[in-house]
Amino acid sequence: MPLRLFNTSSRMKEEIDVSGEEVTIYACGITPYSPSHIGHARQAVAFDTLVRWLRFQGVRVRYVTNFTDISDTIIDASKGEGVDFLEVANRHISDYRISMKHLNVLDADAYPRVTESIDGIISMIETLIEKGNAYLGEDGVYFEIDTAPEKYGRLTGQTLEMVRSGAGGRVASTGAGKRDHRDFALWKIAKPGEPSWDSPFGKGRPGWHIECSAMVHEHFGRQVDIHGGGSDLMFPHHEAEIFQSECCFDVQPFAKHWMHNGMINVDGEKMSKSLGNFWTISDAIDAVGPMVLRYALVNAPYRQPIDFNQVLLDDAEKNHGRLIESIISAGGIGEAKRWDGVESLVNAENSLVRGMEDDLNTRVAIAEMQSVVKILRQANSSQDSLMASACVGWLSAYAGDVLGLLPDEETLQRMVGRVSERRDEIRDKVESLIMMREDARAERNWEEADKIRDEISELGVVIEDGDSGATWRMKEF
RNA sequence: GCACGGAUGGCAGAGUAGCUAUGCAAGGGAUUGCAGAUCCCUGGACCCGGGUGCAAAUCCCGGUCCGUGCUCCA
Repeated sequence: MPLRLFNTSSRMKEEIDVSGEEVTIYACGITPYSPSHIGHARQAVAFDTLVRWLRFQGVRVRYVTNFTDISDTIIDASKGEGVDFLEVANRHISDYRISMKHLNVLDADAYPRVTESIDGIISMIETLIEKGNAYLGEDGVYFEIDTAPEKYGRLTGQTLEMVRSGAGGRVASTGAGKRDHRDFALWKIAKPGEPSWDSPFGKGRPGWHIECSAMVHEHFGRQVDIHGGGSDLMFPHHEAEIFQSECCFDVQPFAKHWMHNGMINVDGEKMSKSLGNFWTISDAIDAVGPMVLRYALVNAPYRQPIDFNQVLLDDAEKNHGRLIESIISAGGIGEAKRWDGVESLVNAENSLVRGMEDDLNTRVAIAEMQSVVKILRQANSSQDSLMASACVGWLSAYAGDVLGLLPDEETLQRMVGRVSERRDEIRDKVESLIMMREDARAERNWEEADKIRDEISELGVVIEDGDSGATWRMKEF
């Protein structure tokens, strides 16, 4: 069964056509003017989930995401710091890439940058001017909305008239070079001291929207299968792209499928710098670690808004901890086996696949994963190593390959090694302490027993009083 | 104001007509002390008002509330 994905354009779930040679995916990436925030992480994880799922199903995918490495915000930041704008951009791009690695976001096949795509941008603008869709104003080149009014509202359902009236009257009057306030900039003439590139329309820099049209074209040609980004980009950014690409290359639709991920709120409010409730990716990783952050992000389906708060993180931490702990107790991924014929695991698999095929419902996937973790813990405690290794195999595939929630195998094995090494080191000591504690308990000397328990706890060991005496395991891994 | 999306148990969050979602929290039990950990069990929900159906959280109509967007700004 192929993937059915919600298409913003039709507002329906539609099957992704995987019959071609490969599926092409383009996601609008970040503008690197400040440290990346968890909203960026969510966008990246959402598209990573899409890419992972298709590849897991054996579909060839080519995935491209960009960096908008020139913008007013970057120029402002560079002025503030007194450094070159590229230094600002490069620093944040590099931080972003490191964070993505920690979050198990697979590398894209290409990371085009605006500053490296100027030729393609200029040539598109030239074509749009030749075709009469764009005009040169006094401070830049603008796309003229009235040349393609039928393209209005493809994603947001707004009509030309609605936007003409303009945001309930909040929009200021038409800017300097524009004929109509709904027209948007393709090229901005540089002010003195601003970074600029030569062009037939004067020295300047690209407008915000044209870059993505140009980069999609450079990597995928006239059409892309799936295009998207955060839902805040639907208007005006993605609608502007539709105007530019479809008019420039005489193609329709420019993107066969539009995918948009939901936003993140913090404690019920919109996340913003002015409210002081801003979480950078680094903040979140420092607080709970990258895998727990990813867990929190895939715990909700990608289109749902997420309310980011302490409860969410605690929940994610607890559940993700159980996942890792159960795998380590079973000896790590090295012990993995197939699970064919194990009915409970096959059922969990079927349900997960059905969920993922239905618009990447990672919430259902997590629920099934949790049920397998439960089975694994039971298998661990009853020493059923066959069942345990089947569960580990299942988790390696679905929690690992599909959801990206497991550290790489080497790291995991190192954890297993560290735990078992430490366990061997303190085994004799712990077991003699446990015996002493049992003696104390038999004499009902609770004070002594509790003292010994504290001592054991200090070694990083958890005691579990069970019906066949006390067992113990390592607390940390 | 307009557009799009949403409203499910204490919380997060699935489910689109009849069948346990899942996890956390809560309650009960087991583990012959307490705490913890572990295991077993349980209760509890479908924003409001109408309508269609044998049957509605699920479909239709109306309302309320919330989120996002509404231009040169992710």
